[in-house]
Amino acid sequence: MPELPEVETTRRGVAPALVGKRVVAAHVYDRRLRWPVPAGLERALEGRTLAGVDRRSKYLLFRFAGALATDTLLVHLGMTGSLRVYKRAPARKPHDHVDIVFDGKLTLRYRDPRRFGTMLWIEGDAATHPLIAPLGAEPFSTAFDAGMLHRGTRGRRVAIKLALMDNKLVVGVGNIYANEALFRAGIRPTKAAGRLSRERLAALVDAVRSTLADAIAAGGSTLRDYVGSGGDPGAFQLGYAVYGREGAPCRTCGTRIKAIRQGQRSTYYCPRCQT
DNA sequence: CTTTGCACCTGTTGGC
DNA sequence: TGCCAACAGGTGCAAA
Repeated sequence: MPELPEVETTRRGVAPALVGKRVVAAHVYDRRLRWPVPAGLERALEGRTLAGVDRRSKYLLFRFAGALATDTLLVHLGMTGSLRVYKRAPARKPHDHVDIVFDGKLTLRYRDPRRFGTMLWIEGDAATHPLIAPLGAEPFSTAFDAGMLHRGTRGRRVAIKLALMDNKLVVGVGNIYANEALFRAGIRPTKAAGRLSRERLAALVDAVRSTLADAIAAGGSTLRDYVGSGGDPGAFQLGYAVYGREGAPCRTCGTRIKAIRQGQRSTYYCPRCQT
């Protein structure tokens, strides 16, 4: 999936076109996502007006205000999901699984080749939903700071990269940006999280924020399957410092970038700059 | 409790 | 050129 910058870019692309619009119809062509798309989703959506689009971690929360309560369409893009808005939807292509048609035939289309994504309907308070409630700090919130990381990692021997990708601690840091942020902070991904000083964790907090912010500013990474919600391919101009650069010279010191595996995911780092 | 590894699924890539 | 194994943005869950 898109990582957090792509999700945020999608939110910003999709929301302005749809907020305030009423759902005319919803079509689910394939319910087999990570969890089945609920059978009653079409009927639940019909006639409802979109009040706003929020993001929590990599979940998009489409808010539908009602007379009694606000209900939420919860969407996660998984690894390969994408959302696009069409003024007039073209013919459906393979892997286009859901269409939500608003006033004026404006269509929100969900596509996801690998179907690792999620589309659920939550009645009432979404914050208490089992997928949302356990989530850790938002990287741009004040809750995410060195003290919190320090407390959350004491006595833990997990590698800092895996801790960074642990959603119960901090959300929204996927494989690419975990690699990039650790490079910016000069921290070796294999370092035991519980042994890092508060100062180094503070540097990591800054690095995570700046890495994500740069990517959001650039409109999200260029991903094979990602298409910006407006239809333009995401153009992440800021090249990766380490991700995918095994054997290539470090942009800072020229040392060859190393690749290892941690938790079945690829890790890249500079053996000289990252200690 | 923490940590590890698997599972879900399809498409692309790289090596032989 | 063709085939096939390995790998790819995520993350819940079971097992150790």
